Formats: sequence, structure tokens, C-alpha cells
Amino acid sequence: MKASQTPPSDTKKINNLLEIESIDFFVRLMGILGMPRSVGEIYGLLYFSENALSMNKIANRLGISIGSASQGLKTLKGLKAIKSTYIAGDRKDHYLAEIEFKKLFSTFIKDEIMPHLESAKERISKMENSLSNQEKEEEFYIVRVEKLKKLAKTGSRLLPAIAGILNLK
Amino acid sequence: MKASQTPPSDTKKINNLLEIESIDFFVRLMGILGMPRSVGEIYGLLYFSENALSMNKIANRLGISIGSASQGLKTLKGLKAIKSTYIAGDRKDHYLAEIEFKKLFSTFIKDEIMPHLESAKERISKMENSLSNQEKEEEFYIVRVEKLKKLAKTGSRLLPAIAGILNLK
DNA sequence: TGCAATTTTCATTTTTTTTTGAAATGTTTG
DNA sequence: CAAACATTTCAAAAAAAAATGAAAATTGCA
Repeated sequence: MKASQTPPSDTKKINNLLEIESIDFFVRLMGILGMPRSVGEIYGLLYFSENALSMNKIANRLGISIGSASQGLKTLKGLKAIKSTYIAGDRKDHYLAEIEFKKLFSTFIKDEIMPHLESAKERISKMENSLSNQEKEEEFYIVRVEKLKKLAKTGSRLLPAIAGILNLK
Repeated sequence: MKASQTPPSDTKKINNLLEIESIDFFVRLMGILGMPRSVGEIYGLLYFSENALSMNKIANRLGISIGSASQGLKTLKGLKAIKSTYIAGDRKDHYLAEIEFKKLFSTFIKDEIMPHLESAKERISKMENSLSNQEKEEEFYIVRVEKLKKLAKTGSRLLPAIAGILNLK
């Protein structure tokens, strides 16, 4: 039990306006990316935390279960949105926000969106195969399938390009 | 009651492989955009339908309630992903898929994402205001707030740019 | 205008997703 | 290596989102 230096306020529930706004902000942002509330909360808390926080502190301050905290941290690690640091003389893992958002977004595109594109291409092939010989002749079906192929192609170009742009800036 | 021309197969449940694949495809695509299953189903059905379908036919073929169908069509109209056509001698509205996806995506960006950006900017201001005088001096807080502002700015540039690219292609 | 057809709305139900927390697993060090 | 601490897992509970369907509103035409 270390209690030498007063911990700023890491131990109790979130208190100040800044944290509340930050959490609110990231809960919404993560929400757009389809991430659960807890993921946004954790990131929002870490974003304005000057020192690394352990899982327990995070769960305590946010008032969420350690199960949620564990799961949320795992997700954030996967997105490369946080990093762990080792704190001398402490057994626990401690987490810091990765503040380069480009990393978060490009990981998101690469890991969450691109795989969909791959399976989309397969499904488009299936559609082509399931066209009857009659349908294969019809302008209507030809155009629809072409459009889908073009969509997949555009996606395959555009998404990595976006991820790339993010990595420059 | 009109029954002069045999309706292709609009009346009964979805049957062929092509429709199944199409629905599957668009359910997933709409899912990525955070839209409920019914929205993807409706669009997927319309996408390979050569003739316009009424709400009732849609609900019937998909086996969903008219409430869902109504709500889903409303969403799709909002996204400009479908258009209504008038069919002579029929009171009902009939719907066709808008196959220019660019329209769908740019509407999505404009209507679903950009508004978030606006409120994000407000929230960033709130964070700035809630910094204590002490915090205002600290590098740490200055950097974090700056990063957020940059994020908002990048979003404000990049998203409309993407919508623009889609509208050219 | 009045009526029947169509669509929308919305309280309720169903389904899906997220959270919880206790047990299992893993890890460090005395 | 054992025991104390930390983390993960996962079945069950809670919460959130979506679908249902009947009632209300709207629409168009006779």
C-alpha cells in the first residue's frame, strides 16, 4: 500500500467539468464508430488524465464494473487508442490515452471496415453466379451488378486512401 | 382490385438466391452505417427489383410489419436512397432504389455525421472554458485541447471532401 | 363531403447489445 | 511454490434498440 504522494483524485468518482465534457465527447465519438458507451467513457477519462491509470482506478472513477473496464480496455488496445505503461513498484497495468487519433481511425478502417469489403466482394460474386441465363442478358441486372462491383472497387481505393491521409497529417 | 397482368412474384416471400444475397449484402452495408436490419432489407429487395414496389408488397415479401416498413422507407427517403414513383391507377406509393450510392453516402455524411461535428465543436469550447487558471498554463492540457480542435478541423475538411469525391465519381 | 385505402405513429413486446459480478485463470514475488 | 493480487471470462441481469400491430391520421377520389 503506497500512499506517500497524494494521488490527485484518481481514486474517487469523476468530478470535474473537464472530465465530464471529455467523457461525453468521446462517448459520442466512439458511438459513431459503433463502440459501446464504456469504451468512450474509458477513453474520455484517460484523455485528460496526466498520469496513467490502472484498470481498477478506471472502473472506480467511472463507476463501471471491472468486467466492463477489462472488456473496454481490450477494445481500446485493439484500436491502438491506448497504451500501457509500467509503473515502478506497481504490479498492475497502467493505461494512457494514445492521443494521435489518426492511429485510432486508421486502425478502425483497417480492422473494422476493410474485412467487410472483402466479404462484400465474395457476396457480389455469388450474386453474379446466381443470375439465371435469362437475367444475364438483361440490361437491368447487368447494370446493378456492375454498380455493386464499382462500389466495392471505390471502397477498396478510398478507404485505404483515407487511412493514408490520416497517417500523414 | 387489379389482377390483369400477372405480377412477377412481388407478392410472396423472397425466394431467389439473388434477392437473398442482395438483402444480405445491404443489411451488412447499412449495418456499418448504423442502420437497423429492416432498412438494409428493404433496400436490398428494391435494389434488384425491376418494378417499383408498394409498402405492402415490401412488407409482405420481407415478412416484416408495416410499421417497420413505413419506418424503414422513411429512413431510406431521408438518405435519398430510394425514390417514389407514381403508378397509373394505383393509389399507393411505389418505391424504387436509387442506385447512385454516392447520393446515399454523401447524404449520410451530411445529415448523420456533420451535425455531430458541430456539436463536437461546442463541447470542445466547453472544455476550454472549464479549464482552471492553473490548468490553462499547463502544457498537458493545452496540448490535449489543441488536439481536439485539430480533430474537429480535420473532420470538417475531410468529410465534406469525401462527400465531394463521391459526387464526382 | 364522406368513405375507403394507405400511411404514420407509438405503446407494447421482442430481440439484441451491454453490463455486471463472481468464478476461473493468470501472474508476480516473498 | 503458495498466496495474494490482477485480469479475463462468461452466464445472468439490465438496458437499449428494433419490430410489431392496432389506433390515429392522412390522402385521394367518387
